[in-house]
Amino acid sequence: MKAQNTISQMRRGILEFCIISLLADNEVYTAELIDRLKAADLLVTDGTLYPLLNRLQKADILQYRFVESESGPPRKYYSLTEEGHAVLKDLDGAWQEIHGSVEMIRRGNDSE
Amino acid sequence: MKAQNTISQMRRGILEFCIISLLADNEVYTAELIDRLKAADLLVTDGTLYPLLNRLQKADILQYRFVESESGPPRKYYSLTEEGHAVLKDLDGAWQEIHGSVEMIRRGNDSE
DNA sequence: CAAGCTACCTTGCGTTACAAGGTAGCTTGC
DNA sequence: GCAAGCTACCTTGTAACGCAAGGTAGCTTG
Repeated sequence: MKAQNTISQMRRGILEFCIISLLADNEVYTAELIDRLKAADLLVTDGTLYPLLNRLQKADILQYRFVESESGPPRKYYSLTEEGHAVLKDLDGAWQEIHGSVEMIRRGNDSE
Repeated sequence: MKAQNTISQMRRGILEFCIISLLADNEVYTAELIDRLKAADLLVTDGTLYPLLNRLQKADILQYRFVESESGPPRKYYSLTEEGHAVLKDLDGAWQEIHGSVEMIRRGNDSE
């Protein structure tokens, strides 16, 4: 299907936003995040997420701490930094603007 | 501002969708399209749009015809092919799904 | 203590937006 | 009637990013 490529692009664009949103009020470890994003069809593979998290962490948007697991290797639990919360606020505003633009464009042409 | 990069990604993701939407019911020529997209903050430069339009045209989603202008060089007026209309329908559905996912994620963490 | 699972990470590749620079038709002023 | 300038379209080089595939290491289980 030819739309598939474009649809992937749309998903990709909001991936970071969704990750940051998911971490807004909870500490979440990576594999859990992967499951949730995959369930929402926003992520394809874990090889995408790990570099992304590292990037956001280096940008001082995320922080993590290692937590020992009861059954398996230790896990990185991520949460937002103070700056991360500020970024989330910006992203939230941007999302609403973009959403508005898209709806305007969609309506503008459906009406006829 | 650190959110800027992520915001650009979001815009980028929906750029193709918006272009296809804008052409849904109208023949539009390129420079006009550029103005409208720039006005909605969805496009930065025309060097982005031209290759994109060519790609969509090769994918048989768009078609164009040259129209002589009353004041200047001839213009390429774009419109959707039959397949383009089908793609638009898919994209529209995908957009609504994505919109739903994002809202769920946003709410899920604001609540409380 | 070996086999297998879970969790995290790296490398190579292809695609794409963006900035900068370029070509060519058409009009306007002299 | 031609030079200057505008409009419209296009190309090239660069950097960023997602994705597929492959890899490392801790921990449990038999």
